[in-house]
Amino acid sequence: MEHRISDLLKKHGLRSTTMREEVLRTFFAANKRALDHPELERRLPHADRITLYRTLKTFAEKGLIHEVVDGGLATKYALCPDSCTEHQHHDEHAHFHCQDCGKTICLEATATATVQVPTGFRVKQTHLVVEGSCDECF
Amino acid sequence: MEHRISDLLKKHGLRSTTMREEVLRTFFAANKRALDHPELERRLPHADRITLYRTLKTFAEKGLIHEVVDGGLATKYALCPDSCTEHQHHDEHAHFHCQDCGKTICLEATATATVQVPTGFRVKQTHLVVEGSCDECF
DNA sequence: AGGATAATGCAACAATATTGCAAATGAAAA
DNA sequence: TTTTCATTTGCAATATTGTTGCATTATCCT
Repeated sequence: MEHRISDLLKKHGLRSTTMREEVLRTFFAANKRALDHPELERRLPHADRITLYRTLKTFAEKGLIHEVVDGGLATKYALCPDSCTEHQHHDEHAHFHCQDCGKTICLEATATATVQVPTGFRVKQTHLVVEGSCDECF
Repeated sequence: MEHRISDLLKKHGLRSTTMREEVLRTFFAANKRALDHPELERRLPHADRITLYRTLKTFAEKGLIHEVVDGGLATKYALCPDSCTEHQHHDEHAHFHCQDCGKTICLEATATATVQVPTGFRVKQTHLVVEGSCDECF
């Protein structure tokens, strides 16, 4: 497991540090849940806040995690599929945001979305955010 | 025009004040564009920041504008269709977010999105965010 | 016009996020 | 193994975004 973590970092061109390994482990433990800054700080109490910001930014740039838009005030991040790299993100899956507990998870099943954009507009990616109540909130 | 603005406020159960009329005029002038706080402050330089926050919150509660989630740090808002009221929002349209200039607009054409959620999850609403480049950014 | 009620503007504060820089660390070369 | 050097970290300072309390002012109903 430890090997898997540090190998994953190296595979994405990143040095393996204590901070980075712990953040990455936390994301694996979250099991598809998207995590925001306050939650990561709670799970890693000794971690420096600023370093955490920079770690998340770096991870996002290198294709380890992706930003999840769910309307909350703090930015949330979730693990990318293995296939993502620095130059090629494909996070075309939808996200579910629970209006009751605030939890956000990645949905596995691929979403199909068709939308017409005005002339001259070019679509690069679409994000589907599903709002509702999760299984724990009825 | 002035009548239309103040009538619209009254129709939604709001007192007609200078601040509210100016904010509402700004949204009409934006022509489907979603506006965030910094942009509104630039367009209404003499307006008080805090009052502006409260105005936006009130407008959103009364069904005049709706929050637009596009991933930016500051919350964006856009005009609701005429049909929205305090008790009944229907902003099922998609939003387009330009990755180059940051602009966000409401798309008229209704979007169709189907997604499967895990057992026990209940869907109340879906948001479709389309990322790409707008006509002015090629 | 007068009075009840709602909205505003200011101050203070809380939460989220970024930048600069010196010290510590990781990884590769000597 | 030790040296080397760019990268990463941690701290301080600061910027941005958003909220709350309260006295003053404005709106609108009668």
